[in-house]
Amino acid sequence: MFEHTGEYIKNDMIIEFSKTLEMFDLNQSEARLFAFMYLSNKPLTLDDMSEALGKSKTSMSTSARSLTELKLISPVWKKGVRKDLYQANPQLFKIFMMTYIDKWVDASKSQKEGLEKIKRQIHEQEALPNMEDRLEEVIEFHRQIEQFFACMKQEHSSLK
Amino acid sequence: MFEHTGEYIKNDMIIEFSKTLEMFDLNQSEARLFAFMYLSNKPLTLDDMSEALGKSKTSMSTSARSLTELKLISPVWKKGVRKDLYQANPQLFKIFMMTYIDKWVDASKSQKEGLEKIKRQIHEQEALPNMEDRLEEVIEFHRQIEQFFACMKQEHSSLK
DNA sequence: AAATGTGTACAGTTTAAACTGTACGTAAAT
DNA sequence: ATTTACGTACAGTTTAAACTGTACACATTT
Repeated sequence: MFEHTGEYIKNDMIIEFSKTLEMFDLNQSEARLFAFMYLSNKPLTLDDMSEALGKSKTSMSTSARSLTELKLISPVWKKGVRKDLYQANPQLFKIFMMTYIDKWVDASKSQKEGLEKIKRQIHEQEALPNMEDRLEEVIEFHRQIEQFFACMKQEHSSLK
Repeated sequence: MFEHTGEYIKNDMIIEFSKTLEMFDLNQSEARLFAFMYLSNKPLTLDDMSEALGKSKTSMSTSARSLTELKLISPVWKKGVRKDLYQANPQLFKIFMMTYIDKWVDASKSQKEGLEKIKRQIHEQEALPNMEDRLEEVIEFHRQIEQFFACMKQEHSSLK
């Protein structure tokens, strides 16, 4: 009976925690899986995950792969166990923030470059002359984003 | 012919700029509409938007409403014009960053509270005792997020 | 008061993402 | 060498989001 209640409570925890994880651009499936794995705090098989979350094994396999690529979980080797085991990485804040900030800096930089290329086009072809100013403002916007997050990163890494 | 080329270039600009806007949690429709409006830099009717983006007027109406609620665009009144007019707000960086940071702080706070409530439940019912530690770590994670973004906000508002 | 123009609620459709079950390749166990 | 167990590619299905067209309410113009 306690066991029963416990299951419900754990499920609530997973749902609540995963909301935050979704803000770091995990999809719902990935977020719930990571939440479950982090709270379980031990190596888990695909079958464990599948049973606990009520999703297919294929789905777990897919999400586990994504989470591994994001370095949020890691494969674990255990002698005598045939099934693949995965465990959530610790240092929640460090890993999530780092990954997140990097994503912003990279994306913003790449989009800024795209816009600068367009700016040159406009200039050369003498098209849309009235739009050059506005475009420059948008590029400046990207510069500020980059700078802001780069600054965040520095601060973050000096903290921990 | 220049006009023709110009249209393509403007379209490229919209697509590139809107990628960045999507990172601020606008959906594609909202992002493209805002990009178009910002680059146009003048009051626009729903018909203008509809024609420029090749989407239905209903769709424009919906997106324009969302953008207004987000305070990213504003209704504009112009004597003698029956149609509703909207114009993109300036100060890109300030508005986007502020809104974005606030969203994080609020969401993180709310989710932290949810988790604290669950923690009390576990304690009272003496269920899942082995999970209390892990839950505490997750709550700590939320504290750090809150603190981090609150700090960012302060820094940001002191800048501009 | 009637007629026209405008924005949006709503139902239905299209489109894309998430998920599942089957089938198969690979590796371990017999 | 054969059998069994496991993970995942792939095709098909379910689910949810985005979009459209019609209809209507409200306001402005005749």
